[in-house]
Amino acid sequence: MAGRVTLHDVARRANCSVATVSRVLNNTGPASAETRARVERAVAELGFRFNEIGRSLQSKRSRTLGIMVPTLSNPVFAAIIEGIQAAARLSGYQILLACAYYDPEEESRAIDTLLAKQVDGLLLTLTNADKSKEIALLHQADLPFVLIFNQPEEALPAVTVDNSTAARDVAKALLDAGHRKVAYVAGRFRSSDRSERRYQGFTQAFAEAGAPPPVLVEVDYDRVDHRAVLTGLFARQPDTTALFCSNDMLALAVMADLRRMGMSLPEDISIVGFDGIAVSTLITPSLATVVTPCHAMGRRAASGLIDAIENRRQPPAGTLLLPYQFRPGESLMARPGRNRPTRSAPTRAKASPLSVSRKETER
Amino acid sequence: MAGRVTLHDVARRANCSVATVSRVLNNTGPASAETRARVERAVAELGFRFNEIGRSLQSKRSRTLGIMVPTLSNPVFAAIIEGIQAAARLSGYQILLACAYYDPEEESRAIDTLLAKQVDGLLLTLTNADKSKEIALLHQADLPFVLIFNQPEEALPAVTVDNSTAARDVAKALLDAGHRKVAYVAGRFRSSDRSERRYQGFTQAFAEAGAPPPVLVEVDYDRVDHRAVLTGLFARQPDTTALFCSNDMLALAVMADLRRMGMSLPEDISIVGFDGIAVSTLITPSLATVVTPCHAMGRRAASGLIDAIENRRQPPAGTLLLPYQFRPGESLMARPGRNRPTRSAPTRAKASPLSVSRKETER
DNA sequence: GTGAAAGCGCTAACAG
DNA sequence: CTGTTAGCGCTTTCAC
Repeated sequence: MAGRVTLHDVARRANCSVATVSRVLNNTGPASAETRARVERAVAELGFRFNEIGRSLQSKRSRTLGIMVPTLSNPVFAAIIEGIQAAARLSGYQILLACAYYDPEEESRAIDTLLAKQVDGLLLTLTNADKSKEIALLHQADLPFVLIFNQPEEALPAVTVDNSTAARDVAKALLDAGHRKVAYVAGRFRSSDRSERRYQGFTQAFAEAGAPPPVLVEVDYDRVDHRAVLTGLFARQPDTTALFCSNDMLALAVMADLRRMGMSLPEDISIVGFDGIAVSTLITPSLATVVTPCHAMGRRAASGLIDAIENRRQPPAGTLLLPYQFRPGESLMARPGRNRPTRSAPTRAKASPLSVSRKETER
Repeated sequence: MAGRVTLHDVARRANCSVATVSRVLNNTGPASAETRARVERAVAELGFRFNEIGRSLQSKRSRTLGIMVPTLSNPVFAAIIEGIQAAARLSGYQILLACAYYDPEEESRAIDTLLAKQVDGLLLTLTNADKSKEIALLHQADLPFVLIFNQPEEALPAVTVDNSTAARDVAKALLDAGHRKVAYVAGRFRSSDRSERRYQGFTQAFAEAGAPPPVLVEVDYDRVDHRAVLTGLFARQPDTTALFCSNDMLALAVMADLRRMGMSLPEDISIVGFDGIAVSTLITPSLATVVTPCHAMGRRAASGLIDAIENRRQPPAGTLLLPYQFRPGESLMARPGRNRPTRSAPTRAKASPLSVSRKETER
């Protein structure tokens, strides 16, 4: 730890007490013009900088937010964090970052460390919010927190999109394009609350349309090559015409796998993703996907958290659903014999029932 | 700040002094078996957790590393951070994160905040390390730091790849494939030390081959659409057959732009990137690029920094060059009339002169 | 308008 | 083996 010049040094140099220096620097009490000037000069000459550790110890506030996400490899979380940063910076908060790699034990450890570091609040994406015992810990410690992406059953502070209706929209787009034999491809975190919701919404929509139930395909998220699993799928359902992948990164990986298996995209098979990461629009074929307002989610979650912190209360226990948007793309192709266009005008951003109407200034 | 139970509470409950509790919990002195047991029980019953702020204040060490990168939008930095995390976790360090968005003023502000937070060391990617006055500040504060990606002129602790020879390799691959009219496309951070080096190596190799000098094209990094600039390039050099983009993300954006301009890739124009981000292998055409060991760079930089911190000294002032690898890809196509194959076997990882020989366990 | 002093949670002498 | 005490850098009464 550097910056060895302390309030004390400044005080001595300015010929006054530390209390005075503190008052001047914080504008928290009276001080004569002369004293003020002397202090300012001493500060400049000494290159004084507050030691925030000392301040935190005494104020019992660290002005630091803890973030815990599964990984940084998925750009979705990078975007979330940038959103959080934007809000944090506005209010003068710093960010302490931890990744848990979809491992509940790591999650536990990370949260523990964050607590020990005395963060003022926590922004989390848990593997499964409903099964997490960390939530109880946080409540008990009375530490404000907001979940991001998670869509828990219980009433917990969370910011996400309605995964169920979003998946229904995907189902609808697929059905409209003439796809009936499809599969839902999910990472090993299918045990995740949000993936579960997507799967349910997806299958329900198919059921309501009288279409055969989508096949569930689980892939190991660590693995880079999913060809074996995909081969298994085609053995089980040879006439599969479309895949709904639980996130864009997975969709990209699957597309690469399919091509290595000799398929042409989207002619041989259609793909839909989820998240709307930046690259999904740059590639060919462009990826049809559900665009989530990642940056805004991070920003909203953080500003809500900060608000709670500053007012010494918990963020409202309830899920804030932000508007998402299904974005058609070249990766989703209409099946022959169908005349409904697949790539019609983009569907408008649809606000789900629970979502607020406040305007979002997306980045 | 939560976790209101302190050492004092534990002491009272265990019927001993805070000193004893501290000794027991830190294994830093003698204690009878009974006392030990009483303390352990009290800790468990009270749910005690150290307040790291208090510890830091007294120990003058925060066990926290400050990270400052330009942005999280480029997966390269996300990978770097994951590498840092890996090393940090091993040694029990936490990460305080700041993004500066290629803005020197932001860089300054961020470093200042990180210093105030009493980080034990800093991991930085600066816009331009040679022109940064923050370096002086860090030296003056005697705060250990390591640059990542930057390749400064001065002898500063840094971990990167040899941008110059890497760019020469790209030039060589391009020339071998029959390209002579090319351009170097750089983000607005062409003022960055590393981009400068790449440009130099690239142009030198062309000069040595007696080929016309590559055109320099600068694009605004904020902008998503670079078609105007590209149109300008083609006006200036109509027979341009290949573009070397200063990073993969930019390459992807440029590829999308070219396609929107009606070009086919790689038939009409070849593209080479720099970084080797994960998606570059998933897309079609796959991206020819210089694969940098991002994860290892973060890991090495962090472990070097931690080593310096724990031994109360500065990291060795010198650039550690890690091996990179030019990876051919479908985006780089041989020009007609050339018989040398473009997509031969991958070139082996080439260790540059200054690089160490220690084995890297890439992730 | 200014200073002395207590104390935030913890560790580290120093006594006993 | 255990307790007392003095800070770490800062803010904040409470006097003067």
